[in-house]
Amino acid sequence: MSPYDPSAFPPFAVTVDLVVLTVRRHALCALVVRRGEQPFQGRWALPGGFVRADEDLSAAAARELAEETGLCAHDPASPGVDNGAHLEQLATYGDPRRDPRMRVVSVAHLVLAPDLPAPRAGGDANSARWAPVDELLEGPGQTVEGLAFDHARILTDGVERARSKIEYSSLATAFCPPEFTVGELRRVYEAVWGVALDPRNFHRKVTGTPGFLVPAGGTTTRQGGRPAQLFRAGGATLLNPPMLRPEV
Amino acid sequence: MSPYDPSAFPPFAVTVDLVVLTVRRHALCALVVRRGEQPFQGRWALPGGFVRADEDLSAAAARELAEETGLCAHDPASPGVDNGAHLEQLATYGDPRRDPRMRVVSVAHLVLAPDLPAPRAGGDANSARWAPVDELLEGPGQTVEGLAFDHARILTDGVERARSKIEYSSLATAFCPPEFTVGELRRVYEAVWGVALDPRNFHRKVTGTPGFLVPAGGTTTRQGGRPAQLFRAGGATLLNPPMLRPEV
DNA sequence: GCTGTTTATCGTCAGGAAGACGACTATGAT
DNA sequence: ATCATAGTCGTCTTCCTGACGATAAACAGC
Repeated sequence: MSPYDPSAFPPFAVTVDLVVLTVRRHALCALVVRRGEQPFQGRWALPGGFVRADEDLSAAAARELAEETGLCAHDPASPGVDNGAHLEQLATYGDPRRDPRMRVVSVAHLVLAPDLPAPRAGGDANSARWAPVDELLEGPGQTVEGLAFDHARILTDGVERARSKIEYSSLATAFCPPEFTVGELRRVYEAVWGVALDPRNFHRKVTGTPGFLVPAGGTTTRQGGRPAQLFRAGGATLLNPPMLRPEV
Repeated sequence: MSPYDPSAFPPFAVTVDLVVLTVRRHALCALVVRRGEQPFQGRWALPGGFVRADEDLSAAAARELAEETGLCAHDPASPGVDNGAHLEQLATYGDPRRDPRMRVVSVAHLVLAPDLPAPRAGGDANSARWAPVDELLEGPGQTVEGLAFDHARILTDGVERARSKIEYSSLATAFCPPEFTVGELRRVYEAVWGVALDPRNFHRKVTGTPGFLVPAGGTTTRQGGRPAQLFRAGGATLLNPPMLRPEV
């Protein structure tokens, strides 16, 4: 590879930003970290960082994710083990004024993770947290300060991607532990979409879709009530026909 | 904006590459240009170029598009007039070895355009053409040389995006002239999906979806046969329920 | 003009999927 | 024992789709 030649093209900084989503206490939450330096010092932001000189974009995203959460991500587009969360590229944000310091192009990635213990960010528990996305995205001019940079926009896009993707894929299982019940999966859909679903129709739909769920053998009563059958995610990745998101 | 500081982060070149699709003579075609320099000299490639120092990504894509085709693109994510093709960001490709010369991150964009007169590329009619995507994506090791760089992968992703997007949005109309018939729209679906659709069921579906089509008032017989009613694209952008792509 | 061909458009019918909702089951809590 | 909670199985109606018959309106050729 030739050395950098500033006369040939303008230099850019390239970063990855992460929209890490999970479902906690019936709410869709995103991982945010507190900024320690200018600009936007003290404000919450999406985790992220610079892409290294000979690092692929998805590798940079997986590395940042591991640094922030300890999660081992699995990008379906890249080979690798799958013992963690789902990771996919979301979109790229490159407005010339999105970072006041310099020209930064950020490749945002979306991560869907099961509910986790408290995040760690350099051991400082005060500088990273799971926040409900409704809270982070409250209209501008609210009591809560918005996210740094254009991260509200990135988060909005990530949430919308997650909302639409669980319609036609089995990705909602990425929010669940390895073994889960139909009710737990339904509560994931309800939290991500912000709606209530009929338990009976939902049960019929997910158990009737070939390859979506495979019985794991046991039952659990961790949700109270009658014991529920445990399932694992099946091999199917595309749901056809899709799960229909209720109107309004 | 501060000057470039090589100690703070690795420098990247950022480009935009364009997957420009249209439907010609019943086939889905992509715009390709012949490379005039190394690497991949003489091979076909997707049009594209460097992003300028203070230019937004979608602006760079629209500029490259205008330079290559004269089309005035409309990115729904950006304000602007809509007197041309549909443009949206596709994905970003940043493998460290995708360009042997240097570290290049390319933000690919997808353009859907109506059938156009021959492309122009700096006036050299020999260096740009519409090629059927089936031909460009023939399996590796065929008689035809593949596209330069990772452009076959980018084109594959763009085609798949287009194929899935016309299922649940009204974007297929972007392949049509301002006024078109139901049959012309059906032939777009057939070309993009590579299937045959039942004309009667298709007609029922598109005319029965509110906001998809609005009558333009006249009729045409340019396809032969009985005169067909002319329509314009309606205001609806999302089709619900979607147009179903036949299996296999 | 008549006939065949092409394309457009309307109608009918059967099957599948989803929404609404009743009923029953198996736990733990009081 | 009773209640509350959650899970699971069925039924019914409605909507949508795929398959396909039938008619309509243009053109080409005889």
